[in-house]
Amino acid sequence: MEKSKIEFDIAGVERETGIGKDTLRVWEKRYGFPVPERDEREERLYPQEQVERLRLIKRLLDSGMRPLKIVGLEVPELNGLLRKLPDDTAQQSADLSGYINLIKSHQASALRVALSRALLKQGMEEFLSKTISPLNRLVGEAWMRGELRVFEEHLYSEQITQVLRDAITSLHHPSDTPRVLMTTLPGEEHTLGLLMAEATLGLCGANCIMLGIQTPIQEIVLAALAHQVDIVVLSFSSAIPVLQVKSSLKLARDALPKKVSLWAGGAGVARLRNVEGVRLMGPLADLALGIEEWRKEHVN
Amino acid sequence: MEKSKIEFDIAGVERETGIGKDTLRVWEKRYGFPVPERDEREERLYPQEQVERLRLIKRLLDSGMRPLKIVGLEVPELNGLLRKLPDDTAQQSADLSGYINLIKSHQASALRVALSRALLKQGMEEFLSKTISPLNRLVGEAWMRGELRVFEEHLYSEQITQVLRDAITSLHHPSDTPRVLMTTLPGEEHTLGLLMAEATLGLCGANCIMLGIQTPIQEIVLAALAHQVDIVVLSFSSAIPVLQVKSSLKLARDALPKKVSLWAGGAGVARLRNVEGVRLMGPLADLALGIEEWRKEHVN
DNA sequence: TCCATATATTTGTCCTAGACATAATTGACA
DNA sequence: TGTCAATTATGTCTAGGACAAATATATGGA
Repeated sequence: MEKSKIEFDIAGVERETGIGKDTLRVWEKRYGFPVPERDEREERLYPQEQVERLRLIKRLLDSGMRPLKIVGLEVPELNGLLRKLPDDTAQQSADLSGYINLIKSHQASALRVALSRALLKQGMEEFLSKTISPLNRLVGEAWMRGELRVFEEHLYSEQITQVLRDAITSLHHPSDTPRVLMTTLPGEEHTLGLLMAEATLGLCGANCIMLGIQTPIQEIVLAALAHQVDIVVLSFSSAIPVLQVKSSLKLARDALPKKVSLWAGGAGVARLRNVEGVRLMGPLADLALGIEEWRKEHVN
Repeated sequence: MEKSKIEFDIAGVERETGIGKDTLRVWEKRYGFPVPERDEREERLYPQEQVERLRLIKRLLDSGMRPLKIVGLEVPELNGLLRKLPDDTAQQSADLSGYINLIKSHQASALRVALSRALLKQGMEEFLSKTISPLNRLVGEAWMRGELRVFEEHLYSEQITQVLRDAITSLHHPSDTPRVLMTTLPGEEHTLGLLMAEATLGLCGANCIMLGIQTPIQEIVLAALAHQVDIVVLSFSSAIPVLQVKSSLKLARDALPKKVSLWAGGAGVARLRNVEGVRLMGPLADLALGIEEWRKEHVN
C-alpha cells in the first residue's frame, strides 16, 4: 500500500493548531497563506507542511508578533525569528537547566525523581516559587522558540502533575476553613496552574474542593452553593485571549452570590487591569495572603 | 448595582454547551430555536435560559435522539424525555448505588476513601472491571438523565483520578517491554479512559509513557520515535463524533511507522467497524490480551 | 412476519463575501 | 522624549446557500 498523503480538513487544522476556521479563511485571502488544496467538493485540504508552518506561526503570534509580518514567511525565516525570542535560561540558576536537559533527553522518570527530591529538599512553598514557577516559564519560552516539541512539553507537564498530586494528597485537612472551590472556565484546559494553586492553598490549611477544568459558569454557581464555599478560585493560563478572560470573569461574577469571593489567578490574569468584584492574583504567594486576610475578616 | 442579565455571545455558547456556531445558526433557521436577542451590532446574545435549554437538548442528542424531535421542545418536555432514558441502576449490584449517593451528597473525601478501600479489597483488575467501569457508565447515564449535574460529575472524575493515579505510581517498572505511548488526539479531552488503560497496562508490566491528552498527530509520531515505543495507545470517549474518530485514526495510522502498532480503545471506538492497521479494543481486558500476544510475537 | 435493499429526509459542516469593533501602530504635537 | 489622536490591522461576527453522510422510511421478496 502506498503511503497516502497526509492532509487535514479545516476542522482538523483548527484542532491541531488552535487557529479558528474563520481566521484560517481570512488569512488565506489577506496574506496569501495558507492556500490549501481542494477536494472534489471544493473544500479545503491542508497538507502536512502547511499545518506544520501554521504551528510555527501560532507560536510567534503567541509571543507577541503580528500576523502581517509573519503569516506568509517561509519555514526557515520563521525558525530564524523563533530563535531570536528572549531566552532567560542563562540568567536562571544553573540547577534549572538540569531539568531542561532531562526533558530534552526524554528521561521522564529521572525528571520525576529529580523533582520529588527538590520538593523534599526545599519544601512546598520554595519548591513552587523557586523551582516550578521559573521552570514553567523556562519551558514555555523554550517551547516558543521551538527548542522543545509539544510532546516534550506534554511529558514535562505530566511529571509535574504527578509530583504535585502526590504531595497534595499528603496534606489534606478536610474540615478547615475557608472552603475554596477550584476550577477553570470552559475554554481553559490547563491544569498545572490549578494544581499549583491547590498546593499553595492546601499549605494554608484551606479546604480545597477541586472540580478539575472547564466547568460551565452556571455549574460553578451550583457547586458553590452546594458546597457552601467562601471563595471560588479560577485559573487562567496565558494561552487564553485576554478578551475572553475579561468577559468570562464578568459573567461569573454576576452569576455568583455576592457573599462568595471570586479570585482569579494564573499567567492569564497578569495582562488584566481590573475587574469589578474580582480579586486578581499575581504570584502564588498572593493566595496565601488572601487566605490570611480572609481569616482576619472572619474571626467570629 | 443592579444584577445585570447574564448573556452569552455565540462563541460563549459554543464553549459552554459544546454545540458549534454553525449548528446554532442553522437550528435557529430550521427549528426556530434558539432565537437569541441581538446587541446593537445585530450579533446574537443568548440569555441564560436558552443556554440551559441547549444543555438539555445536547444531552438528549448525545443519547441518540434527533434534533427535529427535540430542538424546539420546552424545558418541561425535555426533562420528561430525559427521565425516560434507560436506567441500569436497578440491575447493578447495590454496592454501586452507595457511590452514587456519595456523589449526590457531595461528599468528595468520603467517596475517595470508599473507592480506595474497594481498590484494596478487590485488587486493581477487579476494581476496574467490577467497580470503575460500571460506575462510569452509571454516572454517565445518570448525568444524561439530568440526575447528576456537571459539577457533580466533575467532582466524581476528580476523585477517581486521584485514586487511580495514586495506585499507578506504586506499580512502576520502568525498564520493561513493550514500551507503550499513551495519549489522546486533539479534540479528545477525557483523561479517565487513558488512566484506566494505564493502570491495566501497568499491571501487565508494560512500560507506559503517558503524554496526557490532546497531542497533535505529528507530535505523537515524533514522540513514538524519540521514545522508541512498540505500541501507541489512543483513547476515545463516547463524547467524540464517530466521523472524527475514524478520520483521525486513519491519519494517525498513515503518519506512524509501520512497525509501531496502533491501538484504539475507549467507549468511542465501540461504534467503529474496522480501521485498516488499527487494533480496536473493547473492554480493558483486551489490552492485557494484546500485551500477552505482543510478548509471544517478540520472544527473540 | 421479518429481513434486506432502495429511496427520501435530515443534519452538520463547509462555502463565499462582506461588515465592524477593538487592539496595535503610526503620526502629530507639546 | 512622552502623550494623545488618527489610521491600519485583525479576529470574529453576519447572511444565505450547498452538499455528503447519516438516519428514517418505503418497497419487495423469502
